[in-house]
Order: sequence, then C-alpha cells, then structure tokens
Amino acid sequence: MAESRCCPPLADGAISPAEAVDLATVFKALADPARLRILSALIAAEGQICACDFVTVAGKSQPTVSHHLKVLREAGLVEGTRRGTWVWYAVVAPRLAEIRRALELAERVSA
Amino acid sequence: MAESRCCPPLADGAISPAEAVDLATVFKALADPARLRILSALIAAEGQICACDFVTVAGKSQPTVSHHLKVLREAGLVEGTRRGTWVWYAVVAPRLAEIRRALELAERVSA
DNA sequence: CGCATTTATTGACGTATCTCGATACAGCCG
DNA sequence: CGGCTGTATCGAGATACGTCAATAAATGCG
Repeated sequence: MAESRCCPPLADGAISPAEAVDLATVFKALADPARLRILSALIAAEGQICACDFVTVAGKSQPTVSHHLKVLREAGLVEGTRRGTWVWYAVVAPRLAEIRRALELAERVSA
Repeated sequence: MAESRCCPPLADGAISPAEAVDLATVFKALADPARLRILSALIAAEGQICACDFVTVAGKSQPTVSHHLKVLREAGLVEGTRRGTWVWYAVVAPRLAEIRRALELAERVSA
C-alpha cells in the first residue's frame, strides 16, 4: 500500500467479480483457434452446418471437434439439432450480440 | 467421411488458421476474471490508473497482478508508462475497436 | 434384430495457465 | 550512498485445457 497515496481512491467502476467470471467464461470459449474456425464457418454459412464438416474445418479429430462443439454449446454460442443421423449446428445470434455489446461499451467509453 | 454426402461441400468461408490463432490470443487475454476486472476498471476510469490500485481491483497478490498486466500488455490491450516510482496504465482504444469489429462482422452476418 | 454410420463420452497424456513467496530491479528521498 | 517503496521477474506447485484412441450411444436401413 502506498504511504502517500499515488492517486485518488478508485471510483469502483469495475464490473463485479461475478460478472467478470461470467464474461470470462464466454471469452474462454472463444479463446481457441479450432473453436474460432468452427464459429466463423457457421457465421459465413449464414445457416446450419452438419457436424461432420467441422472435422475438416477445424483440422482435428472427430472426438476433439465434438468436445469443442460442446464448449461452444455450453457457452450459448451455438445450437445443435439432430436431424436423423446427423446433427446440424447454427449460431445463436442474440448471444453474439450480447458479447459485442460488452465490447461496444468499452469502445464508447474509451473513444 | 459420409458415403452419401449429408450436405453440399462447405463454401470455405471460415477464417484462416493463422487468423484464428491471432484472434484466439486476444480472447485468451480476455478470458480471465482478474484481467477483465482490471480492464473494466481502466475503461470506467476513462484515463490512467496506477498499477498499485489493481491489487485491490483484482483481489490478487502483487506478483499475480503484475503477471496479468503483462498478459494484457502483450495482447496490446493496455499500455503502461512509468512516472517516477509508479507505473500508470491506460487502455489502448484502437485495439479494443479491432476486436469489436471482429464480432461486429459476426452479428451483421447472423442478423 | 443386426449392421453401418454419425455423434458423444471416457480415460489418459502433455502442455499451458494461474497463483503465490522469494527475490531482483527501478526510482525517490534523507 | 543507503534505505525505502513500487514494480517486475523467477521458481514451484496446483489446476485447467487440448488432444487423441477407444468405446459407447443414437439413428437409419435391410
């Protein structure tokens, strides 16, 4: 602690610890190249993609891809629906908007 | 591999592996509650904050805070300048804008 | 039912990350 | 200079994460 304060006491403008944990969970889901490629493929497709195609997109084994899809699902970023043998995945747009808003606030304030 | 294709060949709209690695690095820097609290405090302050204050903000030890600041620095998200005994940190606004743009594209497409 | 195909789960291994105590470095002041 | 304060680095321990092979679960078909 500083004996002679180096600055006025902080205005406590930081997000709460709970909020920080929540946000961190989302960013953790985005913090992997394979998952980003899966997500961007889904976005570019503007629709649904069969899970089987992600093996090629991510360049990983099928179990690894399945694991990444689970992470993205649990982060609320994508949604999978079974159609017979295959499972089709799609982006959850509102969730992406939510994340963007968090960073938008950041830019607005810092601009 | 599917014997009878489940879907047309993917349009290859995903970002490149290199881009994915770059983006993942940034999101990794954001994927920690302590770092998010540090960053949000900086944003809320709309200016510079003395490094000594981050120990309280993050609720971690001084070496841990210093480590997190290094991660944020190396991700280009914050900047520190020494002013005598203390180091003052500030947000790098263009970098935040860059990240926001990546997600903005996402929302535009998925909207 | 029995078999083939797609997807998900399990278990294991290596690596990365978070955390702190101890310590080194940098700049002020008497 | 010598001591003091703030910051950064080092080393170590614990935990989390990415990855794959093996295997299970789900679905369709003959």
